[in-house]
Amino acid sequence: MSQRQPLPITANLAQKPVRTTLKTLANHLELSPTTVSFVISGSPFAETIAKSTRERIWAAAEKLNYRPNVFARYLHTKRTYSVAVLVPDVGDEYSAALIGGIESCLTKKGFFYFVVSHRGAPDLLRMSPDTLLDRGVEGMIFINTPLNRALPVPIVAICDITEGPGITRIKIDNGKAATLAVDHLLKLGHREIAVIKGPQGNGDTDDRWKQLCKACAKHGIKIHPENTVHLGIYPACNEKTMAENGYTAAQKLLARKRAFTALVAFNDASAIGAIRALSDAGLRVPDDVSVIGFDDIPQSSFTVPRLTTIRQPLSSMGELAANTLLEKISGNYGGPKLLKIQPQLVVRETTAVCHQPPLNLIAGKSAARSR
Amino acid sequence: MSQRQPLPITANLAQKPVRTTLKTLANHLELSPTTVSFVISGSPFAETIAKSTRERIWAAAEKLNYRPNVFARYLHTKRTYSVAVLVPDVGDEYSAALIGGIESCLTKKGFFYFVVSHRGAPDLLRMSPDTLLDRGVEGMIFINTPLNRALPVPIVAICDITEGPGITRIKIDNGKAATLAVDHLLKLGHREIAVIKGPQGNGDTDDRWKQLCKACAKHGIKIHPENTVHLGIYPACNEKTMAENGYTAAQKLLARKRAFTALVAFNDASAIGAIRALSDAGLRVPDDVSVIGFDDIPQSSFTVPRLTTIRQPLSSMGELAANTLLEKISGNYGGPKLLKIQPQLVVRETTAVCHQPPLNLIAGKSAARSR
DNA sequence: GTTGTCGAGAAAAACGTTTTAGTTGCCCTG
DNA sequence: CAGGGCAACTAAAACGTTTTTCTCGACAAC
Repeated sequence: MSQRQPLPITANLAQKPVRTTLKTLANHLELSPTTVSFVISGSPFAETIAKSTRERIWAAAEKLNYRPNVFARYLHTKRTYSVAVLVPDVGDEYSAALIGGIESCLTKKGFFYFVVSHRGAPDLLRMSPDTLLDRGVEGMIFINTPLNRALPVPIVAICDITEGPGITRIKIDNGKAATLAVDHLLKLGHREIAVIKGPQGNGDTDDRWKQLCKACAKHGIKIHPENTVHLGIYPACNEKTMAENGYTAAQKLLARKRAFTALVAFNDASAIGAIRALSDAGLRVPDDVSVIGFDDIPQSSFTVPRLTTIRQPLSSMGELAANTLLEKISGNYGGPKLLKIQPQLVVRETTAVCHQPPLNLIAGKSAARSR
Repeated sequence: MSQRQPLPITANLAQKPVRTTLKTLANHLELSPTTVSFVISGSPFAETIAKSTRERIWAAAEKLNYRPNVFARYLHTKRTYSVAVLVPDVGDEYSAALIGGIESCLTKKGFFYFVVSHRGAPDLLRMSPDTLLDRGVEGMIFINTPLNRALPVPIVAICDITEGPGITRIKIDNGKAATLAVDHLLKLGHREIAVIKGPQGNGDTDDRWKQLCKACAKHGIKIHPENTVHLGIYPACNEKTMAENGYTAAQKLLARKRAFTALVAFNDASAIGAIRALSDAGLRVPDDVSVIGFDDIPQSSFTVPRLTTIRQPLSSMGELAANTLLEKISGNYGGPKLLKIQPQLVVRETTAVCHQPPLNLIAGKSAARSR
């Protein structure tokens, strides 16, 4: 990396204004740096300084616009009041919503955060924790990001591909979520359910799929292998948007010509893509196929038709993650290793009563679909 | 802020592993810290150290896993290789897309970044630049964020509510964008055009509106005041999603009962909300009303019907912003003060030929709409 | 009148680097 | 054989704080 060049000749940027240092301030006050440091840093020794002197110091600090140098301070305190957030991609709405929640908590507590989007890149994944540690982060939040070693700072993970000692995990209760989705669909009369699984490598993919099967099995329903697709493999699938992946996934499903009357998508974005694919194939949602998503992203209540979905309270989950991390950092965390978040069924317009002929007639419908 | 407590009794976190320092490394090598520093930091003086010694040093650094303390180093170099990104809200897709582009550039160059979402809060807006400066950021990117003073670091602004000396601005060519939108609509035969203006306080709102009027005027068309609404006022409008704001904006428009056959929305998210409101009012898009958005967010190509929009290359704009900032930081920026980005018309399915009766008959239609 | 204590503050070391200004030994030159 | 020049390294100051240890005077106690 090149050394800093003299700055451009833009008048006001030509030379940096000198920051007031502790020494300057002390000289100006005719006090020792020690004394000034005591009061400015809020050290317990500040008590031993006369009240009048303390006031003089604060006044002068204000006047000279003194701002302590965070880096010099770090050398002693080892504190940075910053954390890191590791995420597959800042850009997608799932991560963005979580980060929003995280930030709102951190800001309240005076913490800053670095974001690293690894986009599945193995070297970033390997090196990021260390470079972040170099920058003094006091903890990390792993969103859907793998890890398999110990780190010298507290960690909170959203999803369970993050492994290492002492991790606190926050995840949606996929069992409950699956039950909610499946029961809703069954109650509407659906029996042939197709599933768009998440991308391979995503923390929720396997668990959610397993729970979906379990919820179906409870009612004697099986999801036919031909009626399942996945959204791709990390990191390749990251090059396309979720909606795009959902679109092609639904197309694959249709190409198989095996009938289904309901579709459970891995998340709302892929559900939106899938609905588009169904429409393009001449199928109506929900008349021909019911579709249910996961997440409840902001758009979901405004699509045409409005998306039925299993809501994850992403913003609250982010806040909880940040709060938990901060408690762990201060050593006050007494909660469990796993925090399960309860999802919620939001019925809107993409699911409806199944009007399809009973199972044995479905072959005909399936053929009709192939036009 | 409380002092760091002894960490919880989680076996592996109980005591932090000691990091190798320069002194330890030097002792181990039986060399002076100076020598080791020269070669590790890539100082020009490293040349004066025997090649064999240099290799010994690197080997030992590797073996002892030496990682220079960034904070100690800062005291001399004044460099942090970090910047700040200020944004109304990390969560919305516009900002998220820009940040994605910014990050991808920064990561390539080894820079880290802090994000601050101000959500329009005046005190955050006022104090953030200083706290960020305290943390040593070498530059800042203001996305749709106001400023009105000089800062001692280079600034790149996306949108023009950011003011101060020496700022480099990146913005979409709203003139071109407006022409693209208006010409497309006029060519389809639309004459009564409604507009959902951006939120008051957004950097593009006024410019885009003015350009829209201008583009219409060129063809002798006037946008009737009754056919305009805005998306709210910062920061209040931030409490709802853009889609939601778009929904209520469109409802207001309909309530006025003044006919329009085409609607230009401030962005895609509000367009999606508006389309929902039109549907709810029994109007078909595009048969009854054509709708055109701005941005081209990922969902736009998958909505039903697919959204016609004016694309802003958000990710590239983010990359450009980061690149420009980095050049300014290194003092190599020779480009202009304003970089205008060319938008692009993406015709999809929400715009169609105007089938409405000519102007003088429109009153009837308007009445029909009011059911 | 020595000792102790207390209030108010300061000197100096420490944190982990970079940087400036040397030092040391060796060879070469005249 | 004094001196200059060079290669290879080092001592010490500096960066801007915090923290530990110390000083100094006043006053009280015995």
